[in-house]
Amino acid sequence: MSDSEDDVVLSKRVKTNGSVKKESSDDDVPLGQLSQGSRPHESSASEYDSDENITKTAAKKIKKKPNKRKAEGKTSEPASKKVKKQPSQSAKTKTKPKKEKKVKEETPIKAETPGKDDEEDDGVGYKWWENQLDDDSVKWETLEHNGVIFPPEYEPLPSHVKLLYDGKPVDLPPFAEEVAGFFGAMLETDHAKNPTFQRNFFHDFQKVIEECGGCGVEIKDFEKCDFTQMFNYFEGKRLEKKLISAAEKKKIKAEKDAFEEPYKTCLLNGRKEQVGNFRIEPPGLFRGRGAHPKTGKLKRRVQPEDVILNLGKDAKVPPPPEGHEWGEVRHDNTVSWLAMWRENISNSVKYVRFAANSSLKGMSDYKKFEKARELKNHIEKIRKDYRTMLKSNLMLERQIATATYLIDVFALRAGGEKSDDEADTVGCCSLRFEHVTLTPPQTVAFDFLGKDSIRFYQEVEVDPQVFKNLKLFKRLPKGPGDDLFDRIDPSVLNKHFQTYMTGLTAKVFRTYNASKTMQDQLDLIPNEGTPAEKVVKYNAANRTVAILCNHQRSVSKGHETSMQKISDRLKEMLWQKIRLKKMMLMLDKKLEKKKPKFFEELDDLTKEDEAHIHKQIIIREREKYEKKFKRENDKRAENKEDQLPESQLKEWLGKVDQLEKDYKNELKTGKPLLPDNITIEKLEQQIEKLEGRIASTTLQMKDKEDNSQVALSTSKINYIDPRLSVVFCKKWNVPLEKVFTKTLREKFKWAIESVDENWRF
DNA sequence: GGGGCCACTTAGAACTGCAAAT
DNA sequence: ATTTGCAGTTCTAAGTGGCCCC
Repeated sequence: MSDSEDDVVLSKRVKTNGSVKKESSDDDVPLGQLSQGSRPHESSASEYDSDENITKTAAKKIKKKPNKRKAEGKTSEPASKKVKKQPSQSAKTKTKPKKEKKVKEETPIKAETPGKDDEEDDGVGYKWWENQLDDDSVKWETLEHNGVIFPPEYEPLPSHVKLLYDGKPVDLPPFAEEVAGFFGAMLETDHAKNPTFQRNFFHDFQKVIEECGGCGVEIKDFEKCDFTQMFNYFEGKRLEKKLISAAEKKKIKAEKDAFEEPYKTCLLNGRKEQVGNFRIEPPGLFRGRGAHPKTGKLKRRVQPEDVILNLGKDAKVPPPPEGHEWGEVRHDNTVSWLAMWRENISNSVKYVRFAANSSLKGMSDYKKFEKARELKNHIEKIRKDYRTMLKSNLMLERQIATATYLIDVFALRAGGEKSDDEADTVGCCSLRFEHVTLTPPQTVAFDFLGKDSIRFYQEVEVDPQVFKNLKLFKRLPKGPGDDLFDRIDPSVLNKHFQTYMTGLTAKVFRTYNASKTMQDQLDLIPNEGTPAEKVVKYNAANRTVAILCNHQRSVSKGHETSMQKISDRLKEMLWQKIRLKKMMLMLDKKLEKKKPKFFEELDDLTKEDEAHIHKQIIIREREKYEKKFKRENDKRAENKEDQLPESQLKEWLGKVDQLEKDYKNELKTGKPLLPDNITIEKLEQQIEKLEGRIASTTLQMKDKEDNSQVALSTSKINYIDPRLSVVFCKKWNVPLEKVFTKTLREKFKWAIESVDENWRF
């Protein structure tokens, strides 16, 4: 029955006729986009007639997407022109204070001579999590800091290092040379091979040359540019740097640290706090992720004049670099940034902010998890409701319900709209026709690029009603390029969520489900085995969460080889084991009859495998002795002692030759040489040991493979309530440092110190 | 009610330094 | 002692979501 009923609204729209069973227009109204006429309470959207509206939506997309694709070629004019909107500070200062009224006068600061010997004071005694933290519209009372570190001035390359154009060296003005150098340094990276990157770089490079008044030659063909001299020069520099003696390195580091010291911390309400990114980002080529239309563009040097500082009214303003002025000095205590500037790529804002271990970050982290925990009191109702709403007669509600389902079950992100000069990535609300493939009865294949252009690919079974709805959302006239969810966007969704719980938004679901999953997984871990074994299981739980959130990483370049290595090692162990078993049979033939199972694997390796293993061992042995010989002689040379005679090496290698012969023989006869004094018992012992090693190596290999594409850190840092890990460690007696690095322990200090072992998410 | 701006969290890549392997 | 692999850290891009303005 439901099928036709379900589809009512749309069928009405699409077919403009018949099949409509029910007049839904009334309820329909609110978001208004669809039904005809009669729209009591909503005026604005109401003029759309349903058909028209559909067409409109489609048209909108069609217009938009192709644009995106076209835009790639023709580019960026608008971007570079983007007018800098100077947010008049007066306006700003006006707007903010309005919410200030709530200022809590309690503010836990003691303000006791904080400036003095606060050296050690950095918050050690201050446990903000034991205080109330309801209102956070005001972030601080006093704020002092020392500004930011600018990257060093450009140092021109030595005169013999040049860009070659058409084979001939070019004298570039320093600025242009710097830009060429950015590319030169990246010559061997994937970026430099990306045509968009090249095009954008070259365009900006030409522009810079022009800005500098030219360089004698006209640089008009990227293909004729040869950056290898520059690349080699930087490579050389890198090597040089590596070769500096340890002592020298240490000294350099110490100097750097001393210089940076003042910038690393600031005073927040008189307490010392770490600053996160106190360095202004250096100029370079923009490394956009995925197919970013602007990748490769020049990210320009930030001047002090571009930088706005934010600090307390009474704080001393750090002096700007010699000969410069700050762009502005602000005293806005409703925000938590210390400095900001605007970057030239997308005209967006970059902030200098507190470090992750700061109280402000900690508090909002804590609130985030508390908010997610709150969701557990509502989730049942929410789920029940959206299951019902999946069948709503209102297209709007169906879309809301379906999107909520996807967000809840598959942990999709909200999916806000993106502009044409960003990579084409999507989340839930921005899913398009082509991202979802439906296979009856209820299989859905998702295939799209999400945040950071990470692919989301999953073939899953969904609720039958969800399947129907998706089918409905894909119905004609929609086609590739059209939004699946044409009635909703994250703000609609979030408004709906707020009706259940204040502060509930799409992203809370991700946090909730991640932490909930972690808890469920941890609950399954028995309290047995060594801490190391428990950590392995903890990591497996962590991995479940990472997979849920689709946190990926690119497989490291050494991965394949290193897997191969492990697998070779395993094979060799297997060979060893078989060999030992053969020896057992040589000692006692009857054993095979007694324990057939035990000897079943005797033929598991082919002759080729065995020969290969022999060869590897021989090679390894030879190398071992040669190295040993060399090392010994080097040592003797240093001590001015006599060298070992060549004959010594010969003797060693002779042993290997003998081994090689033995192996050859063994391969032929299938019988290894029996070591002296060997017994069945000894052999059994060795086999047992070997089996242990094989088991652990196999596990290790599996773990490694499973982990090669999954990033555990992102969920650990952002989604899994740290108190879960703390409780786990406490209860199961696992040292916390096995699961949290030092930085993480600092970041999660609030969790570590506030929780007892009965705590539940 | 939608666009733009702002402030903040979340994200994988790149880099670094250290420990295990050789 | 040197190399290598990797965990941990740093960097900065790319999201989310609130708020204001029209």
